[in-house]
Amino acid sequence: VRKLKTARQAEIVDAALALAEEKGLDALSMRSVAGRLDLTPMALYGYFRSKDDLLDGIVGHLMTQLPHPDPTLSWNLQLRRLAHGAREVASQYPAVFPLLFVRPSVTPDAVRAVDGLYVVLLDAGVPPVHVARVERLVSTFVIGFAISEVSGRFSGGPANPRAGRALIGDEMLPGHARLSVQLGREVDWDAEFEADLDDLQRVVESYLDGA
Amino acid sequence: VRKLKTARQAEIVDAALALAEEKGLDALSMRSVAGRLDLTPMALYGYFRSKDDLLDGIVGHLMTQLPHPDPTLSWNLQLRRLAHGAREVASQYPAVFPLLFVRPSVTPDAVRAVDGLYVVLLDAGVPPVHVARVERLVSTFVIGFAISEVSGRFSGGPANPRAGRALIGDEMLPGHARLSVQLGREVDWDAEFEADLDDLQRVVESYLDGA
DNA sequence: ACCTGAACACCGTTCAAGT
DNA sequence: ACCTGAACACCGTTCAAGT
Repeated sequence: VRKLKTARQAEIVDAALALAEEKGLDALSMRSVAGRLDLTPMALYGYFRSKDDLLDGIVGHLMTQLPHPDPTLSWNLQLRRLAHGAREVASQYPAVFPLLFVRPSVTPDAVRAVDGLYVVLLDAGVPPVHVARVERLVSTFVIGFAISEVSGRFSGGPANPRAGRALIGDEMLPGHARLSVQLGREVDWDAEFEADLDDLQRVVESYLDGA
Repeated sequence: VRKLKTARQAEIVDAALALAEEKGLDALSMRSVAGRLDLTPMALYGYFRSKDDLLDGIVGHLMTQLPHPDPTLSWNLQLRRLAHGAREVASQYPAVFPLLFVRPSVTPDAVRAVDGLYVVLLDAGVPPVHVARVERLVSTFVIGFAISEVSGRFSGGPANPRAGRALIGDEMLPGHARLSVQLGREVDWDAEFEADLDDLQRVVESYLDGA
């Protein structure tokens, strides 16, 4: 009987996820989710104790979508695969992905994802004292990058910001002025993410065979 | 007349900020903010076009609280001062700080903060082609760390997670098992942040005198 | 076991009006 | 110029009841 219950839970999470991506996170309400399943709002409370609980269910589902570890790959390929996976999940679910940073997520799925990174770093040869910190360093940056991308923190919202934006009153800000040539170019976000991963890789390498 | 208007705007932002930190972000409503100022909800709409607009005002105020650049310091001290400043703002306003990652923030205050980092990196000797990307790398990590800390992503919410938490069914997850000794220790978050800044500093240094 | 209905105490926002 | 009042179309959630 337990299985039917979790099956229905998954249906509800799917409906909520679809609704949030179609109409935005603000349009996600107990009432709208219930409506999409032809249910009364109160029916959902048999499966989730509150709306926050449902949001945690969504976050859990996102963790599930991350790639599984593949021990046949080298540690830096594994790390890159995980990072790319997170970024892909973000681009697939841009409306709800930012919840990853705001809801603690100590669900089994979240712990499992962290554990995967622990294993990669340990197998790479990172001394155990540093593993948990480096895991937080890497995951914080990767999730932060993915959220920044989908939430518009990087590109400045819907409208594409031109270099001329950086004015205070009449005069240009000094840093923006000195970078006017570079800031005028389009950013290749795939390439930027790759370069960032190179930097992260070097950080990890700096901890190898040091102890 | 313009000055009175912005003065009242600041009052409203202050009230909203105080209310959010006292009672939580969920308790922040146009009605509750208005009530705290002995106003009708509708009075706020003379100063902010919508609740989202008010939230942007809050984010702008947070940017304002960041330390100003001090050109007499070395580039890595400047970078560290900015990073510490961001983390302090987060600990001062834990309820609203996560908005920094979710609201695009192309306000003048936000651009000014980015510009400060541009100047630090340029003066450090980072080649102009890399400056914008490295700025995003650094700011993404620093803000991400600060949010993770205050939102409980690192510590697993209110309850302190013990090592024994990492169970799937009956068996321990492999990475957690191999790190059981280290995961049992308390984390010194100040020290962790410092170590992360050391890593970031090395990343920045790797771009110096390369071109 | 699973769902519905009515009710409570809230929301953001529009439109009109007051001084 | 600045604010209020009433109204509209929503919320999450509790409690009781239905089958």
